[in-house]
Amino acid sequence: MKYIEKLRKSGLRPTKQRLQICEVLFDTEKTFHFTINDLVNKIQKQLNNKISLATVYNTVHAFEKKGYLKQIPINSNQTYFDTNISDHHHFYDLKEEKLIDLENSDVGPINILKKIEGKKIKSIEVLVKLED
Amino acid sequence: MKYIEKLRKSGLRPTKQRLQICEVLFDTEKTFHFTINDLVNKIQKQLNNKISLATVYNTVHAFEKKGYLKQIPINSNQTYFDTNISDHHHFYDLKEEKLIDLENSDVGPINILKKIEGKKIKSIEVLVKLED
DNA sequence: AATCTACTTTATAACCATTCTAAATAAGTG
DNA sequence: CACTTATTTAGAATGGTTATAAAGTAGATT
Repeated sequence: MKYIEKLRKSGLRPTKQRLQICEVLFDTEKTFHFTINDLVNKIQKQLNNKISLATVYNTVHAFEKKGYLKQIPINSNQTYFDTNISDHHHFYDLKEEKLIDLENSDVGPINILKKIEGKKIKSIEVLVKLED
Repeated sequence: MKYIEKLRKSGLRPTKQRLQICEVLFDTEKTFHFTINDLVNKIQKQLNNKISLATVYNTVHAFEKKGYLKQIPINSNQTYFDTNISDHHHFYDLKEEKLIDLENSDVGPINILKKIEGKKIKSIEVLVKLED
């Protein structure tokens, strides 16, 4: 399994649950956005197999900390994650409540002119809200 | 009271509670960011007066819907609001967990090249995360 | 000014995503 | 295999937010 090494390198034991979650998250042609609830459903449907909710939370947070997932800053009652960890942005369709990727190349270069003493920029995230 | 007209125009009855919340939110030299909890505390301290939590939620949402407040898209367990309703952006200091305004003029013009059929852009919000 | 109606406030309960807990299980190591 | 430490798990706890339904208030009408 290709994920065993990946996990070991990050200091995460390659458990059955983590490997299964890797499959669901990363064995896809396209990247995607999801909530924890989405993921739990996807696991059940795709693997016909239940992983404890707490484990899904733990794993997603562990993966995020290791940089395998990104959290998407958006106001919602649920937290959205993205398997696309490249430097990119999002459209948010307010009506459909759906996120759409916006590649870096689709947004001109962003130049932050203001500086904050003693702080450096970790990330720049653009959210473009869409209406009809 | 200057807020009576403002509220009436929006179709909101100028109740005692709403007027008091207006004072706390808008009778300030500078705009500011707050959570509902922040606002409840501010009301108690500033007006020495308790407004029911449900009313604070209702009022903030009503004001947001009318465009007197903006919600700040950020991943947090609490929702952040902004009394600065001008077109602007935010720094988020990850260590201090504090928001800092980033005026539109401090961010170069943002040009979204990708178009989504049948949708138009309602807003563009930039979140710049800061680390030490 | 009394009356009426729709809106608003309120305390409290309900909701629900997320986190915590502590016991059982599994992984890695010698 | 034995041992240590990490992980999984079900269920409880937490906490921000929303729903409920009863009491109160604003504004219009008479």
